[in-house]
Order: sequence, then C-alpha cells, then structure tokens
Amino acid sequence: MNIPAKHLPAEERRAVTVEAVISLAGTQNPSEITTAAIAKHMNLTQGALFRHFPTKEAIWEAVMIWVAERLIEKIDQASLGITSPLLALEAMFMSHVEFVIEHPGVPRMMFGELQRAESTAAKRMAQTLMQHYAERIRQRIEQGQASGDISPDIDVQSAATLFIGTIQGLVMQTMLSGNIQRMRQNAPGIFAIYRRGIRSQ
Amino acid sequence: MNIPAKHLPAEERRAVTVEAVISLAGTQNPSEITTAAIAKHMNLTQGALFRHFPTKEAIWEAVMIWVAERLIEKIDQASLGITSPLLALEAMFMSHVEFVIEHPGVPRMMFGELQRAESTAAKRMAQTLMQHYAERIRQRIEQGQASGDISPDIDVQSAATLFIGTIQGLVMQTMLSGNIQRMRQNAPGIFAIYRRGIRSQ
DNA sequence: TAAGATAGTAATCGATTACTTACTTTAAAA
DNA sequence: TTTTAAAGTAAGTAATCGATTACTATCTTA
Repeated sequence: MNIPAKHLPAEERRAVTVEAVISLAGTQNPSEITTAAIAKHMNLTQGALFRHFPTKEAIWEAVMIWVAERLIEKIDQASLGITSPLLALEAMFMSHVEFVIEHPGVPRMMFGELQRAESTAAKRMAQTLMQHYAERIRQRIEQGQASGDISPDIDVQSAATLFIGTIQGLVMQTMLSGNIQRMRQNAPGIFAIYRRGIRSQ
Repeated sequence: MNIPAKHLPAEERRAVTVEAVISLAGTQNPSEITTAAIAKHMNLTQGALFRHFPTKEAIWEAVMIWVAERLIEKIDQASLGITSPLLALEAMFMSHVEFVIEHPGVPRMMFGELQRAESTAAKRMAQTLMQHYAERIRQRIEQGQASGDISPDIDVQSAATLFIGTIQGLVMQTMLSGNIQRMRQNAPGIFAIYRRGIRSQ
C-alpha cells in the first residue's frame, strides 16, 4: 500500500512506525502486536526499529501521543464556532465516531493501555487524553445548563462519563458484529437517546 | 486467603483455577496473566494446571463460561418479578454494577476476548454472552414501549447498545481513577440520564 | 568526490512462554 | 492393609519475544 521507500530520515521513519502500529491495531489485538509484525508491515527488519525507538514501550508512547493530538484536534475542530451546547456535543460525538471508523484500532489500544497495572508513559498519556476529553465535555454540559438547554438536574460528571460510554458501547457492538460501518449508521440513534437524557424537557 | 488444600478432585481444582484467573484479572492486565502466575496464586506448580486443562485457551474458555452463567443468572434474579420495565432495567443495571465491583477483572477479560482476531472458543462464549445480555435488554425495552413507559420513538437496538455502553463508561472511569467503589456511587447518576433518555415524556 | 553520519541488515542473545515428561505423593477403593 | 488411579512436583522442551551486535548501504556535505 505504501511506497516501500528505504532509508527514511529518522523523524519520517518514526511517523511511519506509528502509522503501522495504528494500522495493525485495526485488524488484530494490540497486545499481540510484535516488533517483528510492525517491521514487516513497513518493509523493514525488526532490529531497525530500535534505531529510532529505545524500547517497544517508547513506540507505544509515540502512538498514544499521536492519538491524543489527533483526537483532541478533531473534536475541537468539529465543535469550533458552534454556540449551541447540544449541537456542539453532537458534532463532537459524530467526529469522534468518524475518527474511530478511520482508525478502528485506536479504542482497542486506549482500552488496552488504560487497563495496564504498571504506570507506563503510554498509559499516562492515555489517561491525560481521557481527562482532557472529559473536561471538554463537562464544559459544554455546564454551558448548556447555564443557557437552559441542558437540565440542571443532570450530574455533570455522570453526563461526561456516559458520553464516553456511548462511544464505548458503539465500539463494543462493532467488535461483536465485525462491521465497522454499522457504527456510522447506529451513531445517530445512540446520540438521540443521550440527548433526550440530558436536555431540558 | 484460601485454604491451601492439596490434592483437590479434578472438578474442584478446575473451579479454583477459574476463580484464580478472575481474581488475578482484578489487579493485572488479563492478557499478561501467565499459567505460572495462575498456579502460584493457587499454591500449585505450573505444570499441574495441564492435568485439568488441555491448553491455556481451555482455561479461558472455562472462565468465560463461568462469567456467562453468573452474570446472566444475576441480572435474571435481579429483575425477576419486577413488572415495571424501567424498574427492571434499573435492577439489571445495578446488579451488573455490583457484579463488576465484585469481579473487576471481568469486563477487562470480556473486552480483551472480544477484540481477539482469531475466533477462539473463549471469544465465541463472550459473544454469546453479549447476545443473550442484549436480548434481555431488548425484551424489556419492547415491553416498556408496549406499556407506554418507554417512548415509541426510541430505536430498540440503539437503546440496548447504550445500556451496555453505560456500564462500559463506568468501567472506563474506574480504570482512570483506580477507585472501584466510586462506580457504585456514580452508577445511579448514570442510569438516571439513561432513563430520562428512553422513557416517555 | 571523499568522508563522516545516518539508516538498515542479518544473525544472535537471554528471557519468557505454554506445554511435556518422568517420577512422587495422596486418597479412596478392593 | 494393599492396590491403584488420580493429582502434584520438578525439570525439562521448543518456540517466540524484545533487544543487541557487527557489519553494510545510503545519504549529506564540506
């Protein structure tokens, strides 16, 4: 699929490595991705990876940084300039769904990292991403309560947790059916229930 | 914690093994649980496990069967005799939360199994469990729509998916905070939003 | 164009894993 | 009490993993 270019500059090679991992995670269990598999996917020998990353763990850290930057950027872009809190939340939801459809391995990696026992750099990055994400949701919900669009009875933290849960539910359904595209079809129905759950009567 | 009884009958030994795996999954990444760690946790040598299970995969299958039986039994018991669909769903939700608090490793194992690429026996068991679970939710939602408690506008499949997502969101929040007990505190707030989302106005 | 720096190869290392085997201990039936 | 099958031990095995090493190819620049 990619041009099998040899002798890439270090920075490009690291970028290609991250993309290879994200691509592989889309079709197999992230915890079973070996350095040999990563190298093979980018037409490289296994040992060459360690010219650019000190450890495998460093590769995962780079991947999580990539995910954090892209996802936050994407939902920020999607909600930019939307004044209605409910419409902003919907835009964030839909853009997140699109992101997952584009990169189906991402939620798998996120979940895999978060459930690690040790506090690795990759896990901390995943935690930071989740916190930043939840903070953005909370802001919009509070904004909605101030404007009267969202019910004042709603617990903000619960609403933020459930927002993330809606995505998780979709991901889980996808893993059951194996059909990623169904996610896009079901997303509006899911968000409709969530919106009913938080908006003022 | 357990009586270090030696020379258990085969059936009991298998049961103890399953419990050991579930216990270990509560504190460490399920995919990193080795047969040596399982054996150590039950004061047994590693090789002895293979007197009772032909492969490690067979251990995981036994664990998933255990989970499927217990969880379905638990939510059936919780909703037994409750005629109100919304109250039944709430009882199922709360009992599921209690189940996860009791066995925090279970959702990790479920998710880990579901995202496997190969179709192992354990994965198929996890899929079957999810299908049976979703079917029970769908039944109650349809019942609620018939009785007028749940809005007829709600897409049944979406509502079932979101129900599972609510649990997933709670689990994810728990993995972020590390505090399992917080799950019990936040559960009512989460379900309140879900209930608002599906009930008739 | 020569030379140093960078990137990649191929083989190999030690550690770890699931699984096996030869032998020993236990418990219950005969 | 003796016998015997089940259950456990301890020391293996082959395969696989991340990481290292010695060497080679390629790019950049003075």
